[in-house]
Amino acid sequence: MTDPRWLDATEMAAWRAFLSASHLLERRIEEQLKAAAGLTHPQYEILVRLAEAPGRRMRMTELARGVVVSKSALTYQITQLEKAGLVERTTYPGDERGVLAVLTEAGLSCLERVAPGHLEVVRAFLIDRLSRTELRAMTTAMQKAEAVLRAPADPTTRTNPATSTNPAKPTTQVAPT
Amino acid sequence: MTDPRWLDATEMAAWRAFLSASHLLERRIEEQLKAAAGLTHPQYEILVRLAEAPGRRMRMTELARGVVVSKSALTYQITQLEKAGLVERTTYPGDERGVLAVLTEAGLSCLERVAPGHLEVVRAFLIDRLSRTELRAMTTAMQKAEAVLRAPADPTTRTNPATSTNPAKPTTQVAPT
DNA sequence: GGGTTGTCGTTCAAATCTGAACGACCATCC
DNA sequence: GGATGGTCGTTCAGATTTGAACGACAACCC
Repeated sequence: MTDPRWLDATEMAAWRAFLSASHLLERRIEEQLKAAAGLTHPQYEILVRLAEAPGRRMRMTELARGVVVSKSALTYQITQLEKAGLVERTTYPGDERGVLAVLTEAGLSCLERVAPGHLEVVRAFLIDRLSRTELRAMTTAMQKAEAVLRAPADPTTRTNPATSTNPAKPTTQVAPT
Repeated sequence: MTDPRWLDATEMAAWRAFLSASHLLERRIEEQLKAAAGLTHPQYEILVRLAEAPGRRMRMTELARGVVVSKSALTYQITQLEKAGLVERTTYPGDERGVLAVLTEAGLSCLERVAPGHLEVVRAFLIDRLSRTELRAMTTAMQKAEAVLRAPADPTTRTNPATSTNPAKPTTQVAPT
């Protein structure tokens, strides 16, 4: 195992800031949604995806992939949302195994009621803080990452070798985060 | 409550990509750390912070703030790490309430052993995917967000009004995520 | 000094997440 | 037609997280 290319100052700053910001933002969002509507963030994301889907319905597995959550977590959350009357389960016509999660009218109006407050958080702490240039840069950056992360394991897709030289491991820096 | 400024196409793309990428990356990291060392990501972050701290020790509350986790979660994780022999608890000299988490030798060498593999994931799925320009843009973007998110609630710090006009709510778009 | 208020870390109950195991169903191939 | 392997969603046990409540100590004010 060769000595890894440690992160240089810029890379380290990027990674650290990304990590902290995403965690902090997640907390804020969770807090706001809980206070405003008793929803968790995953639950909110489920409602959003369903609202956008044709027929306001989606297969469980597809929905789980979209929201980036395990199948079992989705089963759990759909059950919760069903109890709350925001979502219903239907069998998928043509495949007895399939289950469709369907957004109810109550679910849709709940989403419409909650969205503005959620949006405000997203704007206040992220979107509105960035210039148009920064916004675009972040978009392409995140989209690139998402693409690789969603891509099925492919041996030809390897680490970008175009990145510069290997900085020496700083003595004070033991590990990256 | 006035009609909110909905996200335009660029903003929406930014937010969606950020959300998906951060969730997906989190999953990958968790998976890699678990496989390589039986560590969770929060645990790894704790080790990193401790390794960097003077005396390789930190107050519980400060550590919790650093890794962005609740105090109770930190108590739990430090207990786990203590069981694994990677961390020890010490009382803080001069304040009987205080507790110091101290990285043990075993903890340090564990970190040194695990870091390269972790780094590889961070590089492969994020850092190495970005150009130098994108990297810098993301850094300032994330740092701005982090700054606001860490700032104590301050009524004068409000949403940036410099952002353009209010795009009409798209009919197909019900809510942001 | 003594009271008041605040901070520190822990404990607790409840909610949620994950991966593995499972039963049911589908698709394909002979 | 039936075996075989794959996909679907659920169930389950276990781990982890959170906020609220708590006891202990610190800091301050009169």
